[in-house]
Amino acid sequence: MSKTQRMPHCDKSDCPVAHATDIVGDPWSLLIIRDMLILGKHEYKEFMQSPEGISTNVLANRLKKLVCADLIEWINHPEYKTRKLYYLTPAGKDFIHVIVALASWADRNMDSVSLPPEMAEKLRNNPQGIIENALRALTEWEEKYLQQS
Amino acid sequence: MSKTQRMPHCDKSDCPVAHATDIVGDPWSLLIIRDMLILGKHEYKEFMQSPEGISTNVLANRLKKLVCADLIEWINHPEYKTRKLYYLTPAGKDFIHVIVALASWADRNMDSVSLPPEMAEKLRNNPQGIIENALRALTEWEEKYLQQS
DNA sequence: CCGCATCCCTATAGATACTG
DNA sequence: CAGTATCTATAGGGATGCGG
Repeated sequence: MSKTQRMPHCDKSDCPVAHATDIVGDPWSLLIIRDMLILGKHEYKEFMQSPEGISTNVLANRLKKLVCADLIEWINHPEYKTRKLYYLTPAGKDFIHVIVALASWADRNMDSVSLPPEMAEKLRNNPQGIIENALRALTEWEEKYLQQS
Repeated sequence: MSKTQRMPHCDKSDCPVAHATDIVGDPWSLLIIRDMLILGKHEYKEFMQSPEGISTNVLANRLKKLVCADLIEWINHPEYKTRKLYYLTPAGKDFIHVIVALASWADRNMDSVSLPPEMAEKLRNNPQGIIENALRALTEWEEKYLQQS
């Protein structure tokens, strides 16, 4: 039997942070969520194109994990049958507050981060505006692609 | 030579989220920071006692990483020469906004999270109060243990 | 005791090649 | 194009060692 195996933190702790790390406690999941929230991406190949260079197996694995965790869902592409369209659930969209907090923190504290000034300015002076814009864009996408029953 | 090796995201991307994941894109780092910010922990053995069960090599490794990333520093324990006291730098303390955002998100969206009602109430209605309390506690600790020059 | 460092060993992460 | 298969390097649990 497995002598060494990591048990999910949610089995050992009641802390919400510990529970959250089971889902978003790795770089790739965070980057996929960023792609969807901030960059408005919806397709496998769009995720592949991000500069961080996720590999195919990792991407497939994380998409599955995020679906299981109910942060994202997918539908078939209405036009190209071989594609899927991924989109954020309410829980996934709500994660924007964490992403913006993280980006703001990095902007404030990491010397290696240097954003285009107009982006930095937004992040510092009007993060709420970023959140609202992102959520509006997602809503527009949903109205276009998701037929509500 | 290593055929497969992960390059830090900061080398490939300018995104602040990508840069942040190089430091806090793993569960254990986040849990250590939570311990320091929310639970007021300062010692190796206190981190060891957290219910998630970090192991000694991982703890030592992460403490080093966090020192290198300038999120934490340490001094010798003034009383017990064999101990160290870890404490958060300004960048580390500023991370409280991310931790609280993450905890709030988990509280709102993860069914498996059920906080004591009085804690949940604070998180929902007065997260700013949590932040202020945490920062005040850290300042008090600093006044006690850090002689300012 | 305390804070690690090291070793051993397995499970997982992730790069690359490949497939339906 | 969207994944799976394969394969290697790393992560990290557990035990132990060791200097202070």
